[in-house]
Amino acid sequence: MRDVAALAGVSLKTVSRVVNGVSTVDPEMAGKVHTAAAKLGFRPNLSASNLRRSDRRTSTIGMLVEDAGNPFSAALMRAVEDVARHRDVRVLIGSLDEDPDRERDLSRELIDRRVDGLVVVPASSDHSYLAEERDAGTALVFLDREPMHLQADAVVSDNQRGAELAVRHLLAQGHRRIGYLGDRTSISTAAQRLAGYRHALEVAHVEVDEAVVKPGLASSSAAVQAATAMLSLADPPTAIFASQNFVTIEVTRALRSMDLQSSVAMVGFDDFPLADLLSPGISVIAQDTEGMGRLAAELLFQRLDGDQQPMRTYVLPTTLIVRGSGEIPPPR
Amino acid sequence: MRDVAALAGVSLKTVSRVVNGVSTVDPEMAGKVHTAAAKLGFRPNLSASNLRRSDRRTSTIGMLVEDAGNPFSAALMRAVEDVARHRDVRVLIGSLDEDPDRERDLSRELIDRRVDGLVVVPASSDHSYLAEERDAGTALVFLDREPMHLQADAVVSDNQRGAELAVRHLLAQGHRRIGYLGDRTSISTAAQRLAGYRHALEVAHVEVDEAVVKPGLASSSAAVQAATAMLSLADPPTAIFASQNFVTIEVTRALRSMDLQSSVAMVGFDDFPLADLLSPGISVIAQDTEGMGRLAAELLFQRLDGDQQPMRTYVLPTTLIVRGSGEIPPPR
DNA sequence: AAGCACCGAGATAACGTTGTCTCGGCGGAG
DNA sequence: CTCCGCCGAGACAACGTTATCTCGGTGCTT
Repeated sequence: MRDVAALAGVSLKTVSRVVNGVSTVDPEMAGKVHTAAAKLGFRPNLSASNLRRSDRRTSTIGMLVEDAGNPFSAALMRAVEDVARHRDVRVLIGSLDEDPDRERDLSRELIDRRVDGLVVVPASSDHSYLAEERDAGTALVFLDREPMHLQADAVVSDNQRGAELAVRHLLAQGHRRIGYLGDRTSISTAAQRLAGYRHALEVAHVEVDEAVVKPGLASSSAAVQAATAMLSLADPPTAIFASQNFVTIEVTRALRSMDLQSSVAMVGFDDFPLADLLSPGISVIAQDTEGMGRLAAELLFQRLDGDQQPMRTYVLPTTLIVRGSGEIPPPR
Repeated sequence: MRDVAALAGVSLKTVSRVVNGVSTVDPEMAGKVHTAAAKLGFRPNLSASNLRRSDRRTSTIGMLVEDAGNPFSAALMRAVEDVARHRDVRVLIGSLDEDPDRERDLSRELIDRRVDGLVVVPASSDHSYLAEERDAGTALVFLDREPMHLQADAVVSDNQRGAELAVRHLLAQGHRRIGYLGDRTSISTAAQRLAGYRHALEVAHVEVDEAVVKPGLASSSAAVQAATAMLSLADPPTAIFASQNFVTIEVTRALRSMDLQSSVAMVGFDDFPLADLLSPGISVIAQDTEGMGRLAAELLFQRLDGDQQPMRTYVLPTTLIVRGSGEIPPPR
């Protein structure tokens, strides 16, 4: 910038003014500065600019997801990126892999890098450590899962009601023996979906047989194993509620390998691509993934714009998508 | 930092030393500094640090992909992120949506933010504008598609050979009338796959009927339309080579809606989740997505570590995965 | 015609950190 | 006992910008 100023024969500050498009600058000088900048290939240093600037904004937000490679996280990221793009804000990503320590380390680090805000799909169950950062001015929005021990904005799906919807749908087909397969209950969404499952059965006065309730599935292989085992019981369930994306897929796999895909009903939580192309099509409870990501980003920017409303959780509804697998009637 | 120094009763520079873990500092002083820092909730400002530091590294790389929300891009991102994580480097993402202008704007901006390097899945067909940035020290690796008018490292799949593999496989089943459906040929990978298709047919002395060659499909709806039209011809192809992830899926959709999924053969380029769960399973040419992302990131860091080898393109092999759809024989 | 208000450009300091140089003190060698 | 060398800590400047203040000039008013 010094060189540009020298070449254009103006002061440093004038170059700064031109670069920032300050309107009060003489067009002739601006022209000279521009040609000088072009000739020297000058590119402003945004970190230096940020350091000095009064608003202290980096035009960067952080986004922590479960796994940038999985479709659910990817869809959320894309939605957040799109909102950020309209404000010329970039997104730093981090995958947590459900590791609470990673969540803490990464959010700390991103804050040290002075991101303006953070969208977090949390992996830990205690976010009190973020209180001081939030008070220090970093905007914070939780996504998909609510914050614990911390007051902060959040955008989540109505997991419990969605699970109830799924189970009620299976009950309506006449099923009374409905199995549950899901992820670890340490993940709040999984816990809520299990609660919805239990509640729907309770309301219908159907007793829950713990033999067909399998939470705690942390991997695809665990899911397929659990599904196979459950379907091999002496009195297997006539319908299954799979509470998670990858669980649904693995149950589908298990059903096919036992050739039961057309005789045992299933509803999954969370839609996935190609669910409609399988036979039967997979009935699911769909979340508005894109809407969630977009809302979270919008909330974040509202806070950055100075919105002082009390923090709150936004709960987005889920919908049942009927495709076939959930409409298989019980035998006889 | 000033406050920490005051509270600990040491100089600014000593705090800096402690924060950076310089070993020559008296443990007692270090202790005082740590307690003072903890009491004040001190967090170093990484942008200021970066500004002053001599290596001028931000420990941030940029990654430009086609669409952060699509599984292929997401898988690449995750692979890059994993390599970066081991070096405590963060990843800034940007989706280009095949827009050359966006590629230029975003790479410029990321470079202005002083990313150490850039992994780019390019959208444009002229990267000469990056020459000065590359010469200025920003490491640069192209991914999935080679750079044009610019010498730079690249990691790509062997698209032409993969396409040949697919077509030869269909020829081996006895097919002679093989349709092609693919993305715009302005996308180099699509062009290479089309070239592979033509070449394989030529080698086999099978004449190409342009009526069943449909490049230029830019969207899912265009793909499904083109597929439906092709299958409705008076003499439809007995087999189809779909040169792109989303095209494969839409062709599958078209085949099913016409109930041809078991009579018309298909091989797709690029694997996708659940391809094995469809009936028939979808035979594909698989790329090593994760390996590509990992290699690109490793190359980038090698360059950042001072590797001065000549720039080169790494071509990764593709493999045929047999699942059923590609093994359907021609009628009669 | 003189003074005042306003506008545009430059000088200077500062943002939060680290590189470099200097200095003081301590221990060992002569 | 004195001197030298080394080691650890502080002073100071600098990184590349921008905020603030100042100043000079122009045009208008009285």
